[in-house]
Amino acid sequence: MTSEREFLDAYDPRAFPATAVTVDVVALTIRDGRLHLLLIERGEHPFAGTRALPGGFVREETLEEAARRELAEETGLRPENLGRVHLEQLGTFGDPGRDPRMRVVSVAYLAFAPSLPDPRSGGDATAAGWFPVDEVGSLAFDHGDIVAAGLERARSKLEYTPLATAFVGPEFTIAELRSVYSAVWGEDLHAGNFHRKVLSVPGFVESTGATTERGGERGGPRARLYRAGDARLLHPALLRPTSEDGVR
Amino acid sequence: MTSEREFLDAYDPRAFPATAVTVDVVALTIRDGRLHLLLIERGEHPFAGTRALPGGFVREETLEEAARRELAEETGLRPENLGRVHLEQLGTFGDPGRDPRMRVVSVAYLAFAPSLPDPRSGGDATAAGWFPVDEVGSLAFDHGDIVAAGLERARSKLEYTPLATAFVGPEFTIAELRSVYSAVWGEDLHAGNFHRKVLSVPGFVESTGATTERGGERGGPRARLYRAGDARLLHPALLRPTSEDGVR
DNA sequence: CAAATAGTGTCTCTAAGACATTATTAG
DNA sequence: CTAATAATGTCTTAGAGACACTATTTG
Repeated sequence: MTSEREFLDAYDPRAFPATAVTVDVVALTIRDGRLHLLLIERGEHPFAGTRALPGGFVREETLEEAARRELAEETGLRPENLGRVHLEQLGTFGDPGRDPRMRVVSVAYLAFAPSLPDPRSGGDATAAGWFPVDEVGSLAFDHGDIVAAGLERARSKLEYTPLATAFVGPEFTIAELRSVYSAVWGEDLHAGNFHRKVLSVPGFVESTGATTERGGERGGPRARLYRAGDARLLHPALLRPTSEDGVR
Repeated sequence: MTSEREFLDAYDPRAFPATAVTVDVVALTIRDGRLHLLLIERGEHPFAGTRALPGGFVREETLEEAARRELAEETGLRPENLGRVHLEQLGTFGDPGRDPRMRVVSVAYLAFAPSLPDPRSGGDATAAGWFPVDEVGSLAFDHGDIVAAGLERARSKLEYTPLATAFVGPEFTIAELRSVYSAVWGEDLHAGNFHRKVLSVPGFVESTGATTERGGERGGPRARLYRAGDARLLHPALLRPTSEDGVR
């Protein structure tokens, strides 16, 4: 029951059991055609020596600002240079006991980034790096669950939003875009049908008029270049190949 | 090097600023063919006399348990009788200043319920009630934003999940289901096409073999009764009538 | 030259939506 | 009887996917 007592207690921040609020970031990028995840190696207990998501305590800032700050710190980029990085709230994880020290409620964020340099230039002592998502072992805390939620959200987002463009540079070819879908979905897509489909969705991409300087490494014509269009939703959606028909 | 055990024993949970963590619940139901929202009237400052979402501080429990508990308290139902109520995490709202007293991070939950009795039987002093969503004025804190997020989530969820069945009883007619879609989407749907569509999606509904006892109040044949099927996703989805083609 | 790739054309099948039709009930 | 509604049928069109094909480039 939300009693008066509880509300009065709220005026004294020390009167109820301390709860910490953190943010954790599931940052995804694509390197060499494979989906990668940003991880750090913890230097302190608990889970010292185990890999974990980048994150930390929320300060006097919005939750999204905290996530952007943590991401900037670990990637070595300045926050203002994270402009092309897509960031969205993923979910909040707060089971009692998920952190052995105390009650910690963590707001998880999901980030889509174009290929970024290796971390560590930040000078921080934490060993951070990009790891292929299918080679990530067990993680600290409940970060494995958080990553699983992030991957599922990412796969779903590619279906009905143009966010695949957040993984590539400002100008890209249809084949690069297809490579993003293949990496995130883990499935090969039919080149011809994908091409026609992308161009048929209004506002998904718009032509720059230019083409690549060279053809593919193993032959093939030059490809036309596109940039992201102004659509925020894909109509009609670009659905995943039907793995099994409906989750039952 | 200290062991993890020693580290935890020496850990002081009070070593950093406390933040309050609450849950707020956007509980939706359908009454008389219109979408309704559960609200309370605040008895205390801040926002005394203003309507707000039911919610409160998180205790030694999971976040979802906290949401279920708050919902049970305000509806007067026992938590174990909330079995047919769908509950999912909606998002977390934590801007500094959203609560004038202190930093409060609120985890919002979204609930879909079949028509429930009027609250207040719970005996609590808070004046709670169901209000049509299109007659909800301004709310306390940032609860207006939370409600907007909940409504958009609900509209979207009806498209690709069978959660419309959470708004009706265990047995229902196709027309009742259509009424749910109409109420949530705010649009009339074509009866014939809707009927065929629902039956064509595998696992959405399954027939009970029975029919209603009587026809409609103003005539018409008896309708067949269905219960929810075992699908957790609708394939293919039941898309909203295209309001505008793509949000730009 | 051969191999690879960009981009387009064609065909089939599914599904959505507009609309009509029949059967069954209340009043 | 009439009005309303459940359930089904028909037709048109959009879109997904399989597949073929042409043009262009690399080595």
